[in-house]
Amino acid sequence: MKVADLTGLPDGVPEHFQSQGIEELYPPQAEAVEAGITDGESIVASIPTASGKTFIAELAMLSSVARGGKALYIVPLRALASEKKEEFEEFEQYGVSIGVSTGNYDSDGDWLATKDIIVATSEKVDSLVRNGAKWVDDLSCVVADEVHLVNDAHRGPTLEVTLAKLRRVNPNLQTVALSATVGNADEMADWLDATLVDSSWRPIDLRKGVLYGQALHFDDGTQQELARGKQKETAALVEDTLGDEGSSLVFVNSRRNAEAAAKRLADVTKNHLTDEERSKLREVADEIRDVSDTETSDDLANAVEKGSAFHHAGLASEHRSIVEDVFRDRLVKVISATPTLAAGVNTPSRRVIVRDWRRYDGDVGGMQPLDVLEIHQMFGRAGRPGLDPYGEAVLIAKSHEELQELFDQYVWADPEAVHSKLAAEPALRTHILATVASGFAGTEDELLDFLERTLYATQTDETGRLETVTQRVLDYLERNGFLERDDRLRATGLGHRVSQLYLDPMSAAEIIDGLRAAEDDPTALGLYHLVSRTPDMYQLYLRSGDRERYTEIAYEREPEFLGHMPSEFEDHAFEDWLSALKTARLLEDWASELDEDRITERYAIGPGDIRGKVDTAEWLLNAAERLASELQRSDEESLPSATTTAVREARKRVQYGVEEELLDLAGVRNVGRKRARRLYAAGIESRADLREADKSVVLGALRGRRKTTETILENVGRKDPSLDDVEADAEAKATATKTANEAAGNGGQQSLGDFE
DNA sequence: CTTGAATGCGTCTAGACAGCATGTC
DNA sequence: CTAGACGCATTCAAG
Repeated sequence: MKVADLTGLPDGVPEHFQSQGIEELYPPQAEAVEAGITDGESIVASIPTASGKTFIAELAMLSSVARGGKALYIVPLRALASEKKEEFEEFEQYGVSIGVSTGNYDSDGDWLATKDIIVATSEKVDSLVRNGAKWVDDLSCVVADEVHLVNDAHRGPTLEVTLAKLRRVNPNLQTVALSATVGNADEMADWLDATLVDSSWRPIDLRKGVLYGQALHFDDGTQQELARGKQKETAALVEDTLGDEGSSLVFVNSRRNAEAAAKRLADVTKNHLTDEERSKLREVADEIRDVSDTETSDDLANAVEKGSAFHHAGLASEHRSIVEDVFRDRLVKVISATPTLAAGVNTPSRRVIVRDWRRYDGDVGGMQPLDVLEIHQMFGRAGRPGLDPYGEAVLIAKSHEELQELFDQYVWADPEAVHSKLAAEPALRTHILATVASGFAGTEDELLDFLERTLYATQTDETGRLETVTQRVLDYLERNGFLERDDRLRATGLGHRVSQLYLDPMSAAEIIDGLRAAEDDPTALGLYHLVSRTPDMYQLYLRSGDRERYTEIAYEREPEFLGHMPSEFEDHAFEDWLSALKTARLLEDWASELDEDRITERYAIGPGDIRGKVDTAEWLLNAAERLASELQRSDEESLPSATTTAVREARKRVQYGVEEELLDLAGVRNVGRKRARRLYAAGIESRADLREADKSVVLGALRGRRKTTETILENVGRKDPSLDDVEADAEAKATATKTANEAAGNGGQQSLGDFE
């Protein structure tokens, strides 16, 4: 089938595809068209990565828009939302407008209502539905990307319930589900009343193989000899690819392994760089060092300089995108990565090397083999369409038996079936409350009727399981005052609040208990601990020595904690409580202006983890603040207003990462924790001071940076921000430098002594 | 005495969505 | 109850 034969698309779009060199549809795309994708028919496409899924989605969405409709594209990750948005913006020239909505990149509801195609994460869509976004009713087409994630215990149920809700609101909704190849795509098609397009066709060849010793065995029966002397397997494979001007992606099972591998592989790649590449890489390395002043950042820069990089979730998001970009530009020749990269933005590579195919799993207490699906996702990164003649995916075997085992287990094996995880209590807790609160169900029968529309219901034979868990969850929600239950189901004011705030009801209950237990002014640490022990904050790992360390802090600061502290003998509860204390201490350090590199060192985490923790804390403290005012509205024994004030202040302190006295200054645009501290040290203690102060002092405090100083003065609303004829005040400058140096060692008085 | 390979032992373990109101160094 | 790579320290042999 030719692109020119496509009908029903906006004017100019078929020609646009042709100008991109797309003449002929790929077989699975043609199959989708035959199944009526451009006529509003629902499709489940279960096809390999990089075999033209996006094009199928575009056909559905654009034809739907051409008929006057509105389309929604659901992604699993925020990073993918911006990637897709950029891809779809190509069509703006044909009058199709694009909007994005994720937690951190938001456009308000009314603005989204005017867009033809909206890209959003599944949680954001769920939240928009809960909050009654009106444009949801106007949707004519929804595309769910990576729909096999319904298998994920934590986030799968959200996708499942969201699709069920969207289809309930609009029974004629065209549903397009894009999935990796899975064992039971037919069940998903069944669930969504869609036609199944199931294909293993790929636009470029993928050769799969296993390396054992010197021999690389491929699935087509061929073998390649790999000269490798004393070189490790991975290094030899990377070197071999480089000989063919190709790049490699190495998947390993831990962050530490990723960093160690990148360091070792740098010794291989450094010999394959041109002078031009070397100098460009030096610039990139400087850029990396600028992102953050931490060891991770340094290690990454050192590797990148030599043409190697690592990639994992402990990196700052800027680090991640730099690494991805520079790999796509072929400057960096190899990335050693944890599985983040397999699920994330598009980073294709000539050769994919899966070094570790087992991963530690605390629940079983040992190494567990990865799912076939997961390994295939990694394999799918091999081969760049249009650039590589073929892609290669290689596993590494350490014994002859393993060689055969890996072929059977991963090369020849079909991926597993995906199974809905909706019947788990934590998932139902949040979705049942939301379903009732946003009016999808007014009685228990209606609730069960709604749950019948989910994948779970179509998959299970076990009758009654859903009913039983539903009853337990309803009891829980009623007991905690989120629902009222007689012959009907009704969300209370508090219940509505919790649903809108997108909180796990259990988190909300914990926060409410804590706030009620707070007698007078709660401290920041007390509040940080409160939000850190909710299920919405994921726990830091307690390392050796941590148990004793934090037990000691727990007793020292016992009066600050809100609510009951479990006894040391309730082993599990106490460990969790301590782990939350560790998180709380991290937040306290951050809000006490301790330097980033000290924090990463002290808690053995990456710069990206700090950001993650701080963001979550900010979100939960905001929720706590709203819950406090909701309680004040509805409660008999209303909370003291000092509590709300304390929560707000604790939130602002983590938000800016500063002590209380800097809150005013840190709110000024372009003034962060460091600059605020320097200004304060120079005697400028508030925005008012900043508007009045001697310009030379301000300039000195900002260490003589004229452009920055002007911008800041402008942002604070100073009438005449110009710095002409102003020289930096020497004393202020000296103080600023001194403050900077001290800050490196001191993160607020109360933090000292506990560790050193 | 130096260097470096071999061996032993303790340590630690992937990922990442959401609210709200505006913007780091 | 279950594993295994890394990194540091110690040991041992060659030069």
